[in-house]
Parts: sequence; structure tokens; C-alpha cells
Amino acid sequence: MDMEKAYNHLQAENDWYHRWEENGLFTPADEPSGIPFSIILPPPNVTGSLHIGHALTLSLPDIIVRRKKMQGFHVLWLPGVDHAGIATQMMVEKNLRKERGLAKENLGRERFLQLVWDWKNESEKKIVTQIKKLGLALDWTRMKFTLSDQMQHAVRKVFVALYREGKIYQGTYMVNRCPSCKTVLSDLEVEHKEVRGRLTYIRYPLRHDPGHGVVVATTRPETMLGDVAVAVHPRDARYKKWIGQELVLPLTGRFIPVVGDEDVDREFGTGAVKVTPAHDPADFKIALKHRLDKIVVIDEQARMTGPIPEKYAGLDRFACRREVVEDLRRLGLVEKEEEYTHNVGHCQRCETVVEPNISRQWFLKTGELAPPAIEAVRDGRIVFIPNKWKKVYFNWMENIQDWCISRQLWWGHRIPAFYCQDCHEVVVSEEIPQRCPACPSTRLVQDEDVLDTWFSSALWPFITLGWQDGGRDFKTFYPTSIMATAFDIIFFWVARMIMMGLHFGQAVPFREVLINGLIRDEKGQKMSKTKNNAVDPLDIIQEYGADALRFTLAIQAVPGMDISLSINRIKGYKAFANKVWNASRYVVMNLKGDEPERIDPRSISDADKWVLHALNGVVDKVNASFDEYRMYEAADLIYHFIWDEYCDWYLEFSKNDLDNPYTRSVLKLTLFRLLQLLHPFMPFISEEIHQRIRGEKEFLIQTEFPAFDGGWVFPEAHAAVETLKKIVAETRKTRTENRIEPNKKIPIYLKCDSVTERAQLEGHLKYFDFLCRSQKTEIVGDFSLLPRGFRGVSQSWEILLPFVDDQDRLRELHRLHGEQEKLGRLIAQMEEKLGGGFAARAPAEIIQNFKRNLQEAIDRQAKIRRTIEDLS
RNA sequence: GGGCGAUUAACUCAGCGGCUAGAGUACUACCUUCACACGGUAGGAGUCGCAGGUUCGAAUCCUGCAUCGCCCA
Repeated sequence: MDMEKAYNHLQAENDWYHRWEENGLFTPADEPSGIPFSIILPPPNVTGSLHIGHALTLSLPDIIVRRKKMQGFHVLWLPGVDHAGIATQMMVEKNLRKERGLAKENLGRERFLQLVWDWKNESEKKIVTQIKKLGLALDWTRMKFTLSDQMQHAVRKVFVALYREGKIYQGTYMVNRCPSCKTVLSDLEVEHKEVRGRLTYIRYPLRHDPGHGVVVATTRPETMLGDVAVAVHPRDARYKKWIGQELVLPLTGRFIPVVGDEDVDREFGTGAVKVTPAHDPADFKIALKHRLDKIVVIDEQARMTGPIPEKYAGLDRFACRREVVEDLRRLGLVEKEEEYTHNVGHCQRCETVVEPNISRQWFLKTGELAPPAIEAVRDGRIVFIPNKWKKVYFNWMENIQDWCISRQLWWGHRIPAFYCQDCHEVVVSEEIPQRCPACPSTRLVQDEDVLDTWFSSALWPFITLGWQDGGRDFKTFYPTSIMATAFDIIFFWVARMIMMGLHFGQAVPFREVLINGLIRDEKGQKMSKTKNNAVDPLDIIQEYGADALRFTLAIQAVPGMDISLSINRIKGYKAFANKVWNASRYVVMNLKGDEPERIDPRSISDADKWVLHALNGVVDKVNASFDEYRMYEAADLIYHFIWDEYCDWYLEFSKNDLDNPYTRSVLKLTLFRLLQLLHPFMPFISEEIHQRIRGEKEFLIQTEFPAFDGGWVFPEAHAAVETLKKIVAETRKTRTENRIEPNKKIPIYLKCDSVTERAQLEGHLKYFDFLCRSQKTEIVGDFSLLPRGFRGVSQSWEILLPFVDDQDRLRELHRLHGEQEKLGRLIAQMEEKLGGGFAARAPAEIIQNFKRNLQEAIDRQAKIRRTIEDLS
């Protein structure tokens, strides 16, 4: 069969995926064979398409999964997508406004949701296409969606159960509200960012002594309209005399008290704090303690409202801020203003400044759920990889707050709570109740809100397996083996899954949490659409191939480290794919079809034994790396073995033995093993080559992943070939250094002090001649009778390449003197080290090694000295 | 304010107590040799951020500093 001269990834990557799928390779067998191994895909959001970060988070587990399959595990790798409530709704709303100039309210809930479903279907299609391009071995027959009927049913079941246990409750508290997304957010969805603002110092005059007053400092002057007090530290000498007195709140004329409170920071600002309980969490607490009213002056859209002077009503909060400061200035009540950098909460999705707001919401109590989840990680039932992330996990879990789970959105799991319009009874129920249980009314209205998206995410590992119906997958595959994810959602996702998994699944949801870093651009910048430095994985796949992309990500994915994605490296691994292709091409071109199935050790060459032995070693190391989740190391090992050993040496050796059918068997077998090793990383090219060689008897993923083979241990042959490699390298170097034409065949003379090594080389001169372009090679005991020539020295060996003219002799002398000098320095250095404490205290093995190296240097020096004498 | 991580060749990164510190890309010289120019052979390139310390020995461990990045409050 013919193989093209260069590898074409577009062609090879086009075809295989649906062949794999058609053949059901990714669907676990009905009858389990082997130990179950399961990974649930962290579901991408249906907000659009995958970015390069997904490619990493998804490829790494795929590499693990493919190897596990090859090792005979009963594997499930389950796909799905996430409805991503707030993000998706936002995108559809934006689209609607842009294209039709409409708000979602114009359409109404039903029609708007239909639009979101359309969007979801589009997005899902895109995502699935991308995932298939990446080559993920997912079982599409089990595809899930976080808002499917199955999920909705399960989410209601969980909600009702938690409500009955008293873990879900409704309450009126201060929560974060995004005025732009028009919903409340959990603490986690608020991003604190440093903002350069201004600290305004405002004087509040004393009611009974307007000449005096208290100065407060604030970054949010507009909130003063809702002030109900000024708090000072009770032991603050500046202010304690005024505790209990009243101040006049400027602009409103309201009277507010000065209260003493231990929590006031005397160092901040003036040490006197204005108290706005309806719009600041800290003030809210103070107000509770002192039984102060809460005056709401900012509404849900961040516009001014409530009992305030009419001129401010309806103003946007920031516009009002300017007005208020201006008016206060006019009244002479602004003492000073200064630049001030402070942290301000922003909506993670739309970057609007969030507004603290008191409202009635649904909460999940974490008090009882968190401790078992902490324990599961502490006692090792769940392991973080890398381990350091568990500290981050503990830190958050130990300070966890109740979780606000209701959202004022339309796209999501509608809260299964119903309100009686007549007696105001609250009914929480999986099914829509027909009548009120407390009164005869049938007028029941469902809560308008939906659940936080992460609520359903938390249930993902067990609902996808059919926990709610007592499904078979749940019995077989729960707990899952690994959860792969980026570190930025440890809290959103991993922590909550652990809490819910333990509570409902009765066991940890996964054994290991594989945390990968972020992908940055070449300059180390975080990729983002706004910075316009985001990379589309499809573009990379188109240009370099999914295999090259996967390999690049894998080899760079040192656990826990961010990756700066470098196009140059991708190029390098594309070249690697081509190298693999051409190595295979060589093998294919030379197979005759009569190769024996079984390799007879008595009939193969030392070169064959060498490669089998070396491959065995690499297989062992690759497996060890895999078992510790060091896929980057495994990729590196495979890369170097294929390029630096297999191609550079073995294929060259084999050119001398092609008439031996057993050598051809070794070529075929070793190539097969290499394709197997490569398959998890580069599924497409490995399959393409494999199929061309073997026909469609089997797919690579159905073959058994290589393991150490006790029948392939040939230490003597291995050592002999290593000696050969060493002499070849030294001879080539001598040739190049002395500018001997690369193609010219020349006589080569060798001399060796070691009987063993001499014997090792003597058996392999045909390889030597071939690799060094030798006209004839002689191993002699003495160079003195030979023509003079260029010299090379390698441990116990000396090399002589005869001069053509006297110019050669002089150049060689010059070079030798230089080398002599360098060696002298090295030896002096080493001897000095040996003279110090090193010899006395270092471990014997290290010293022995060191001494051997020193002796080699000394020997080399002696040889060069003799050569110089010879040539002079 | 608390914590985490990074700083190694021109660029992107491995190495994390012990051979003369490695890889990919780029670079230099030579080679279109019958698998591969997405290649071959050989080579150049780094006071391993700075300053101390521990040690026979430090890129590697400790302390401090600097710069960059992230998380939490």
C-alpha cells in the first residue's frame, strides 16, 4: 500500500471519528467486563462555542480515558452541556435587542424561552462538532443536558427533599443584585475589583448645635439619603461625647442618632461611619444590633427611590452621586475629597457594579452539608491533583455561607414553590398542586424565580447516571473516577458537587479532582474576547491538526500550572506527527507480508534486541507517569523515544537487516506498540496508520495498551548497541569538525582499551560503516604504523581519520591544543572538589560516579597528549 | 490585609538537593544520502530574578527583597 510523502492531517482527521462512533467504541458494553472507570464531562455552557481552555480541560481526561479503555477497564466517558442560566439568557436578550429592538418582556416568558431553546440547540450543535473534531471518546448515546426533562424532574426531587429537611429556606436578607442582569447573585458570582474612586468627607451638623458636627467619609455619597445613624467607636475620644445626640441628615432634614459600636474602625476615614442599613452589608449588621430602621433609597434597577427629596427620585445611582455631592458642596458640607482606591463588587457576567439589596430569596443551608464534604477530602476519599488545591478548598469550605439559590431569570429550573393567593400558604412540591392544603383555594401561583445554575451543576455527577430512577449506570459508575476541571470553579462546582454527592449519592461523587491551569496567550495574558487574544481551537485544528493541538496541550500541562500557548510549539508537534508518518511510511514500504507473527529471539539482530529492550523501558516509564497523572511526562517520553531512538537509530540500523524477515517483524511490532502508546495523545494519526497497516481488523482503542514485557529483556545486546551509538556519534563529530565531506566514503581506524567494548563493536561493524560512511573500518591495537589523521576520543576509544594533506595536520594540532586546555581546567576543577569535604561526606555511589568521570577525563587528556606528540 | 504561584537559552517551557542544566521553536555550518527539507549531521547560545543562609554540594531547601500574575477578605 502507498503512503503519501507528507502527512495530511485534514484528510486523516476527517474520517475516523464517525467510524469510531458507528462502531460503538465509546459506549460501554451492556455486560460489564473489567473494573468500572467513569468520568462525567464537565459540561460546557451553551453560550456559544468552545474556547481553547475547554480543549485542555477536555483533552486531558480523554487521554486518560483512552488508555483506560485500552487497559480493559469498563469505561464510561459521559458528555453533556450546561444551560448556564444567567449567561445564556443574557446573550439571547442582547441578541433580541440588537436584531429586533425588543426586550424579553415584550415577548413574554413562553416566547422568550422558545428563543433561548433555539439558541441552545444551535450552540449545542456547534459544541458537539468541536468536541468531535478534538476526538473525544465520549459516549454520545448518553448525552445529557442540565435542563432536560430528566434533570428537571431530578432537580425538583432534590429541592423538595432539601426543603423538607429544612435545608432550604426562604428569608429576607441582604444579597448582591446585578442591576443590569436584574437578578440576585451568590457571593461567588461577585468579582471584587480595585477601582479608583473618591472618598468624600461630609459634615453632618448636630441637631442642637449646628455649629458643630460629625464628619463622615464615604465612597458612595448617594447612599446618605438612606442613612439612619452615624456610628462611632464607643471609646473614641473624639466622638464619645456625642453618642446619643442627634444629627441633621443634610438634604433630607431627617434627624439621625449617633450610636456607639465596637465594630467601627477608628482608623478608617474620620472614624465616624454613616449607617445605611438597606444598602450596605456591614451597616445592615449595625442596624440590627441597634434596632435601627432600614430605609430603601435604591431600587432593583439601581435607581433612586423611597422617602427622598423629589429631585433625586428616579435618578440612576451614579448620576445621583454627582448631584448629591454638588448639592452638599453648595451647602458647604463637603469638608474634602480625596482619591481613593477600593475594592468594588462587580457582576461576574456583565461587569456591572453590584448593588447590595435587601430582598426575600431562597437559600440553601450549608451548616450540615459542608462538614462531611470537608471530611471527605481530609481523609483522602477525594484527592486533589495537584494536592495544593485542597488548601484552597478547605479555606472556602470552612468559611462557607448559606447559598442564595434563587435567581430572577426565566432560563433555568423554575423553583417548585407555589403560593396560595388566598391564604398565602407556601407549598413546595414536585408536582403542580391542584389545591391549597391549608385552605379550599385552588388559586395557586408558582414562584417566578429559577434556581442558580450551579444548583443543578452540583447534582450533575449523580443525576446524569440516573440516581433519581435508581438507574443501572448509577450502580455501576458511581462514584465516578475523576472530575477534570479548571481551578477557577473549585467552589462553584467541585465543592458543591461534593456536598450534594455525599448527601444524595451517599458517597463521594468522584475519587480524584484533576485541576488544570488556565491557557494564556504567548505573552502570558489571560485570553478573553474583549482583549481579542482568544484563540479558536477550530482554527488551530484546521491549521495544525487536532493531534498536534492535543499533544501540545498534554506535554505542556504540568499539573496546576498555567499554559502559555505557543504556536511555535504546536508547529513542532505537527512536525512530530509528520515524523511519525514518515517512520511508518518507511516501515510499510519495507514490509513484504511474509513477516513471522512470533518473534524468535535467536533470529533477530542485536539492533532488534536493542530496540525491544529500550521500548520496554519506555513503556514502563510511560505507565508510571500515567499512573501519577503526569501525562506531560508520558508525552515527553514518547516524543523522545520515537524521534531520538526509534527514528534516529533503530530505523537506520534496520536498513542493513531488511532481508531478515524477523527484523521486519520487529519493525512492524515496534511500530504498532508506538502507535498504541501514542494513541491516547494523537488518536487520529495513530489510527490512520494502524488501519493502513493492519486493515480494519480492529481499532487501536480496542487493542491492549503496552505493558512491560519480561520476554524482551536483552541487557547485553542493549549495551553493545549503546557502545556502537557512542562511537558513531564521536566519529561523526570528528568528521564534521574537520570538514570532511559528508558524503565522501573514507577509511576509518579505531582503537580501544576495553576488550569488552571492542568485542561489542566488532559484531556491529556493518552498522558502523553505514552510519559513518566508512570505506573500510579497522580496529587496530596501535595507530603508530598508520597514516596520520584527525583524532577523536570517546572514553576508551580513539578514532583516526587519515589526513589528506599537511594543512589538515596543522589544523588538527591547533584543535587538540584547545581541547587539551579545556580538559585541564575541568580536571583541575574536579580534583579540587574531590579534595574538599565532598569526598568525606557525599554518598559512596555519588563519589564513585564522580571518580569514574574524573578518571575518564584524565584518560582522555593522556590520549590527546600522546596524539599531539604524534602529530608534532 | 491574608494566601498561592511564577521568575531557567532570543521566544514558550521542563528539570525541583548530586554527571559539564535540558526540550520545542528560532539561530549557524554543511548535506536535496533511495521514510521524512514538517528532514539529516554537527554546532553556538543561559553568573537558572536579586541578596543572604543551610549543606561536602543549591536552579533545586530556608529567609528577605524585587517584578509579574492569581485567589480570598
